[in-house]
Amino acid sequence: MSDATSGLTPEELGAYFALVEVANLLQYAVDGHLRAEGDLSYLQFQILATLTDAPGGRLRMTDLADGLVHSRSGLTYQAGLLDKRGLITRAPSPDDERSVMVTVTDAGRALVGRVLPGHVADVRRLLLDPMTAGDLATLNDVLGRVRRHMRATPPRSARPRVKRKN
Amino acid sequence: MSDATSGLTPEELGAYFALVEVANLLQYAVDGHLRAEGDLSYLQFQILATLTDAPGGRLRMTDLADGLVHSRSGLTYQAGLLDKRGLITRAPSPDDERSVMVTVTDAGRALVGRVLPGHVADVRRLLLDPMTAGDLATLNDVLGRVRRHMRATPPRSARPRVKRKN
DNA sequence: TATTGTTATACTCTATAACTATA
DNA sequence: TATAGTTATAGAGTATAACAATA
Repeated sequence: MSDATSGLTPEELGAYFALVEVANLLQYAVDGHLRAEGDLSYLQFQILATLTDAPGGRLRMTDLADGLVHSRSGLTYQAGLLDKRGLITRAPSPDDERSVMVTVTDAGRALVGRVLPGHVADVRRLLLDPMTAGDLATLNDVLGRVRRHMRATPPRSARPRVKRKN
Repeated sequence: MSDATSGLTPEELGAYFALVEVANLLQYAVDGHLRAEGDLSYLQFQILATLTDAPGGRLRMTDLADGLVHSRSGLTYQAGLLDKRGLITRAPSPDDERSVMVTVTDAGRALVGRVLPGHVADVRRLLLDPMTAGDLATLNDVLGRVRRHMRATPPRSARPRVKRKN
């Protein structure tokens, strides 16, 4: 792909491809483990883990969607699956009757606790083991900066909800 | 997600999450651009670009699949779409009649050439701009090492083709 | 028997738009 | 009128297993 992507130096190209491939391999491996251990997709694990860390284990649908998913209906779909399995509950918010509060159940917390050790082991084995402490610090710094930059540079996520035609 | 992922230090956690989020944001943005400019998914772009750089613009299906896709039928499906659009051709290999040689057509090369400037611009703007030359060198080194490690550490991709039941 | 690739099928996931209800 | 969420629907993509053809 080097010729096809001229316009980037070999070093830029290498960093770009390595980043994409490493992230893909990591997610593929980790996803496989989560499905095998807990019948969870990576997204479902992220949802449960996010709730687990939220105060009271509860978040509004909108706040939960943030960063995890690109469409509202996508989250509704996933929440429906988790709800059906008794891993979360949904109830209208007392504050704002339009909102829905999502809460992890004990079963949900238990499942996260069950798959977590293997998940962490995967991340350590695949991603962290071949790094030195210095590598880790640099990666943390650079990728943290890039992440802030990307969040601030609305790619397409900032796309507002499409208006009705009438 | 910090509590839920204890077992990793904050720095390890930060690097892991930053990596996944950066790669996801980048792919989401880039995929959107490729679809808008050339009606191509990221995977389809990767297939065309890989072929474009191959000697003679040709590769066997099996060699093309390597790294891009996780199942054979997945590549057949994508190749079918690209073939239908006249971006590639498929023909049995003269050497080994079992193999299929995939070749980019002129139209395929033209399309890659058309979407490439925008693609490169996206990568530069989102990923590379906030990096110093030193950052780039380090990232290249570390991620390159991690990639080799991951490729050598069969996660689940090494899963051989399942044997028939009889 | 092993390898290459395709196909049939079933399933998961995603996104758009229309819709309801509340603010 | 704007916001929160659901639903209907349709489409894209994926994976497994069975299959045919060649080595």
